[in-house]
Amino acid sequence: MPKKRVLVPFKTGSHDHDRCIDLALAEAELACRKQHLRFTELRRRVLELVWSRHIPMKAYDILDELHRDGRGAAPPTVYRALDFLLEAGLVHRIESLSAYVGCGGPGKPHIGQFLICRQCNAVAEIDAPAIAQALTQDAKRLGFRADTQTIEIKGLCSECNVSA
Amino acid sequence: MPKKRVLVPFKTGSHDHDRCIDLALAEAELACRKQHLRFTELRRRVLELVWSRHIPMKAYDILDELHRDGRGAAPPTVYRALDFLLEAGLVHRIESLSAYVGCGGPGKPHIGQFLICRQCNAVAEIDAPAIAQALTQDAKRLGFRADTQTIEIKGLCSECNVSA
DNA sequence: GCTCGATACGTTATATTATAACAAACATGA
DNA sequence: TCATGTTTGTTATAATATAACGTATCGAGC
Repeated sequence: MPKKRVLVPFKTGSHDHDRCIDLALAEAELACRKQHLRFTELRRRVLELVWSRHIPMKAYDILDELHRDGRGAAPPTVYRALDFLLEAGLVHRIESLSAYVGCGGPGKPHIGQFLICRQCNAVAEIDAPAIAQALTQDAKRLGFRADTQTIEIKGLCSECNVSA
Repeated sequence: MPKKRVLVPFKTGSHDHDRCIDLALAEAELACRKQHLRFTELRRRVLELVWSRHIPMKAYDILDELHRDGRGAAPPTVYRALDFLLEAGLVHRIESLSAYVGCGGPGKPHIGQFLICRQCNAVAEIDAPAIAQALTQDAKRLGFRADTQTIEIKGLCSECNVSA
């Protein structure tokens, strides 16, 4: 039986989200220290905003929040911070939404596999290495050397399924 | 052993691409007739442009080509045609590139699974139903009802692998 | 502590991708 | 042929992203 993990579950209901964010920030801090990356105030704040809900966050939404913070900021500020966080493996980009979510397993290398609810926009991140390997293997048979995978699944999460 | 098919192979080398296009257009014509959809001159031309190379085509590139045709056209013209072709299952959108490729198996329902070469930009479409099912199944275990999947793999195609 | 080089951030401008809204042209069946 | 819905044209603008260049800040080595 293949290993399978849920890196970030759906969390649309109430949960201690402050703790959720604190955890992510602490992990990020640690990960950056290990890799000698500079986890600046701005980057920290952007990551915090990305984690602010379990819903993909758009670059310009982040920009608005920074303005609300009273910080002058233009698009490059946000995109640079996001690029850093992506590079550092602290966030993932959801291609089909042009939006960003916190990574549930920073440190452990993995490809992002996402379940995205059409209705409430919540996103869960799963880790099914067997599937990633199968894809890489299929590609290899065609002489293709895979290096990154984008896997995004849209549908209805359990909560929305019930109420639909 | 799972079924596995290559719907559109890499075709960066020389092949009879005119025939390739003609085939796609003929299939499209047929598919539209069957579904009582109007395969207008514009839609036909846009599909032809999407198929013009085995490389994802951007909306604004298509727009430029239409202008080169001498046809006055604005963005909505292109996006509407692309929307129609997407709906009709004649093209796929590559989310990670904001670009469009011809669908290799119109008619037969399938999800698009793509191999995208970083170097030459060529795209191959494969069909690995076992993988699609495995993902749907994994999602189901979390109470998630999947309806569409986006699977895009970036790497190096065999030709670029050699020359790299 | 000071200097230098590299990294991060600010700022302005602009490129790229996509849609809203409404009018004109066209197709198709009653 | 008329009524109706669909397609296309047109103008304007929204949403997403990057280029280019200057200033500030950090941190290693002296």
